[in-house]
Amino acid sequence: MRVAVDLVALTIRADALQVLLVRRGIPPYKGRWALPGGFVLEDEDLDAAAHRELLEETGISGHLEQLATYGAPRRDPRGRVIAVAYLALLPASPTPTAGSDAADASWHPVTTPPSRLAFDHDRILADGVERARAKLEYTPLASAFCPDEFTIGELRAVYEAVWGAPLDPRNFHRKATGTAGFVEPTGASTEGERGRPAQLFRRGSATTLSQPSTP
Amino acid sequence: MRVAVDLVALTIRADALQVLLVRRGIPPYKGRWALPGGFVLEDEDLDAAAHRELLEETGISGHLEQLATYGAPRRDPRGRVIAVAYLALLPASPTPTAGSDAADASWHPVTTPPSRLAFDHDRILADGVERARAKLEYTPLASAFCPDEFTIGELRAVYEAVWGAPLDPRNFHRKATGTAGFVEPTGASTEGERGRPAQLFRRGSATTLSQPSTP
DNA sequence: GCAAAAGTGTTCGAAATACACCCATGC
DNA sequence: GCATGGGTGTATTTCGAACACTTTTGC
Repeated sequence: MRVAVDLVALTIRADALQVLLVRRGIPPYKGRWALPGGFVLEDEDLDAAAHRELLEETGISGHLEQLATYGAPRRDPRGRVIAVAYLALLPASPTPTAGSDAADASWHPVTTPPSRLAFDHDRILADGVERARAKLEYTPLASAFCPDEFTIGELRAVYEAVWGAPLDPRNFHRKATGTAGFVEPTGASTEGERGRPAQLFRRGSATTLSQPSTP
Repeated sequence: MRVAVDLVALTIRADALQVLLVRRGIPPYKGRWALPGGFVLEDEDLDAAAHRELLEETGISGHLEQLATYGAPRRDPRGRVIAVAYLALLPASPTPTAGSDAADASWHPVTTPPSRLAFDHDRILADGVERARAKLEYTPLASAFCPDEFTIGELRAVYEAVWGAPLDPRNFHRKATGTAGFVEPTGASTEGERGRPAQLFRRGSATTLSQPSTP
């Protein structure tokens, strides 16, 4: 059996959650869009393979975590391939797919992908989006979509893009700044923007936002 | 590369969260305890392989979900083996490991395993326990540890065993019965137990216990 | 001045907690 | 009767939603 790593690389562009897709230049599924990925090298760790793919496709790094593994016997017509999917959350508009070795790679809103994806990638993408949505609820991971320094407004825009619903700016500000370890003030502020200048923050040290409670 | 399925099978025994371990009869790690598992058959789905292993080891079925995949290059001295770990939650004291094909299989409290486990199974076990603890918070999965019909007291005992903290019986009862889709009354009651007879419930249809909220 | 975005304070209602209290059984 | 666990009622506190209001910029 062969083992591959597939990437669900998400970012926020144009106020929408978007995924990085590559157009396949060779069969099977030639011409169809697919998640970026590749085979794991002999003697290469799974996480390392995912990092390598991410770097090859985007030229940048970001939050990366294992999503799930897909191994239906006939998911790849070439033979038995087990795909270990990874979820990557990247800052808004990194290099727009520079340094890619794929024939054609570009970002697409997750709600309107270009028709059916190759293999079982529709399913993997759906699982990745669901995981991302869920994780914003109980982790400070939204900041993974932001640059190193960001405003509370930018952070709020991430939630609004991922969940598709507007949030109250006042309450959001209080929660974000009031949750220990979520964000840390840098002391600096924005300049030249429209409206009142905003304080800049960087990612905090917390890994979770709430603690156990009985259901 | 070879692909294996490993099982973190958990249950509640003696008011403690316990895991099913097998003692290895052959090298590597001969004599050490390990998670039950085995290689995925050619033309066998991953989920099917996990179900098969669970049935072989315990003779029963229960909640089964994929946990994570472990693929460090040298995690198995025999060669490159990718392990897809599954988490199984089983009703209290099923058959105490009857029908097992392993030389020696038994339940052990997750907090006091018999020394180091084989391979990277300590890590896999820790991840499985963490996942189980987290899932009790936001899913009705606690009932997976109970028999088909159970009392609210039994259900509460699951939470207390998994979290290691006592819960208020009055408030727990209200929450469990008041959460839509968590449990459904059967109409029957216990008999011959100590104290007032308790109503019996079965698993409800809900898959999650709460809905999104801003952090 | 006006629009726009940042940030603060206050109110209201729902939900979680704590705990007093009654119920039904075994012994 | 008494201990034990099941189940209900209620006060208090905490937390989130809603929203009025002030601040500071660009134009």
